[in-house]
Amino acid sequence: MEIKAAVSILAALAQESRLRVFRLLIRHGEAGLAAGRIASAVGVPHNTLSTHLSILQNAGLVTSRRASRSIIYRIDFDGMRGLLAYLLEDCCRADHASIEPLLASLAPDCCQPNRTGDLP
Amino acid sequence: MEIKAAVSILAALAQESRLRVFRLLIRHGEAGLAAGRIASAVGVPHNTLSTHLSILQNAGLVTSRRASRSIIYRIDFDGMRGLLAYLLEDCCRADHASIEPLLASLAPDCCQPNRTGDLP
DNA sequence: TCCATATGTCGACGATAATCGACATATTGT
DNA sequence: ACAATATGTCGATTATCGTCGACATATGGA
Repeated sequence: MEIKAAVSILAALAQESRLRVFRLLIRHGEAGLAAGRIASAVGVPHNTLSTHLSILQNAGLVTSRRASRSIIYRIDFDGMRGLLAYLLEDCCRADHASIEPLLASLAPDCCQPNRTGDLP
Repeated sequence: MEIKAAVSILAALAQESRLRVFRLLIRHGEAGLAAGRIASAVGVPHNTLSTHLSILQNAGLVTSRRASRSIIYRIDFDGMRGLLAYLLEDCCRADHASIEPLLASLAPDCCQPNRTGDLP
């Protein structure tokens, strides 16, 4: 990963509403959540949230798909894995293999959607 | 960790010069590096770097100590661990124990200072 | 004490980001 | 076709951030 991509991901997460969205979507895993549901969950107007979602999407942290009138957003676990690998890259170079199990455990099926309508 | 603290850490890393400083200091481990050496390594004026270092320090990512005329900065691994734990918290709650080995491997002695005068 | 070195602080400027009203687009049902 | 729902885009305003010159503080040596 290039440093500019890492900065883009970190900047996307460095805002309270967007970090709430990110964590909310992690809890919902593969199922994802409609934009409107996200907006009411984090308490921001729909157009403001739309801007936030496009920033998260451009950073590679979420993906979207249309489902009827709604647009469903869900976490892009590859983006998450990429960021963690980048942050840990220099730290554990002595035994770089030690971070592999963690990154592998970040596979989509490691995350269990549990609650659906909770405020963060 | 509170969300505002996490945002503070992410914002500290969401800037190219500061991310370079962070990665540079990770490579230097416990030994750390003087502010002037960091400034020339990342190529920013000393007063600009001073601002960046204070932002990293306020976020809890680095610590400083004076050594004669120089001030030595080094990574605060606790801050790093805290951020990773926060980012992973919701993701792997199904088997939260799986991230413990990673966080433990982030102990200071896991990092080997190797090069000392390299540009990132 | 005086000077050189090393770093921090202040203030101002330009750049970037966050917010939200108003309008636009897309989908579904009647 | 029309209205309702769901989301995106545009533009303007305000706030925050990054940068750097100028000055201030701290340390060590002559």
